[in-house]
Amino acid sequence: MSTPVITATLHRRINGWFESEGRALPWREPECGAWGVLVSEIMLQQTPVVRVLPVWTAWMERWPTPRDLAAEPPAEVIRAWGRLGYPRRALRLQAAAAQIAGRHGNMVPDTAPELLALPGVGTYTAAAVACFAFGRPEVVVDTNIRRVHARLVSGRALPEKSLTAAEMDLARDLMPGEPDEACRWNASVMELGALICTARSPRCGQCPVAEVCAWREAGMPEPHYRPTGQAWAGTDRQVRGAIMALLRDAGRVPLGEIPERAAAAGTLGAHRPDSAQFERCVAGLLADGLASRDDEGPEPLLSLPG
DNA sequence: AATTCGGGGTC
DNA sequence: GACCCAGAATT
Repeated sequence: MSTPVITATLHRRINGWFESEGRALPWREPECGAWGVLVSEIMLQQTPVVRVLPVWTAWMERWPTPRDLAAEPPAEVIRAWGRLGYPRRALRLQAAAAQIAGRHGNMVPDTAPELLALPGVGTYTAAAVACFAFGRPEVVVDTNIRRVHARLVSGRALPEKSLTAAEMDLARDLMPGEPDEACRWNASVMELGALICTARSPRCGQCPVAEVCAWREAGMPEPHYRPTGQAWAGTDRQVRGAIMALLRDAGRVPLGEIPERAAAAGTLGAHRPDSAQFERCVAGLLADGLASRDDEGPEPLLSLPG
């Protein structure tokens, strides 16, 4: 597949590039701790670094250990999550914190299988925390690493639509043998994908491995498929987001006023959901624990939980 | 394997 | 206006 001589060159060049060009992100600092790394990885699931930074900083100051977060009412956690998106992640992070406080003595577990058992922690996040927080040479494969491997090694513009076993095998083959170097390699390749080997306009002129890139060697062929973008306008996700924005802002809203107030807030754009969609979305938020319903007053209220 | 689940910056 | 972002859980 790949000879040791070639991979050693990649290790040296990409890790060297990372040392001088990698960003000084707070969760990369040695004193950050595993809790900070875990929080960052959950927040970074489908959310760009620049948007996570301020929220992560405030979060860590407010809840320095898992136990602190676990003791908080969900409403506060949801509010602190702000507009990072996918607010179920906030509840899963709190549930993970409760497990860590209860079963692990308030210490983030240091192996991938234990991490994988936490809510909101999947294959990637478990490997990333084990690697970046504890120095374990796990196979870390995120969207950046997949794209770098597709281009650098496979000569294609984009990776497959879904993560394949072959990609995991390739990532394993490419990793340095020495654990510390392997962990740095994972961070380096990820950073290369984030800063240089980007999805749209790759900066090949600044790439430390452009001369050995299979994609460039092949003449930078176009993607063999057209990425189907996620629909947004009119979807339940947009309507749920609009309702959550109201709840974060006001704490609680009369159920009957949700349509007009969401429209007035502008979070729905030009979309005007029908009553069936509103009801479906409210039911979904209740089921997810992101909202609670209060029928004790003169009119039913929807509020943040806890 | 395919869907669902936010939100905003960027081209 | 389409595309993309340190994915996970569910079906």
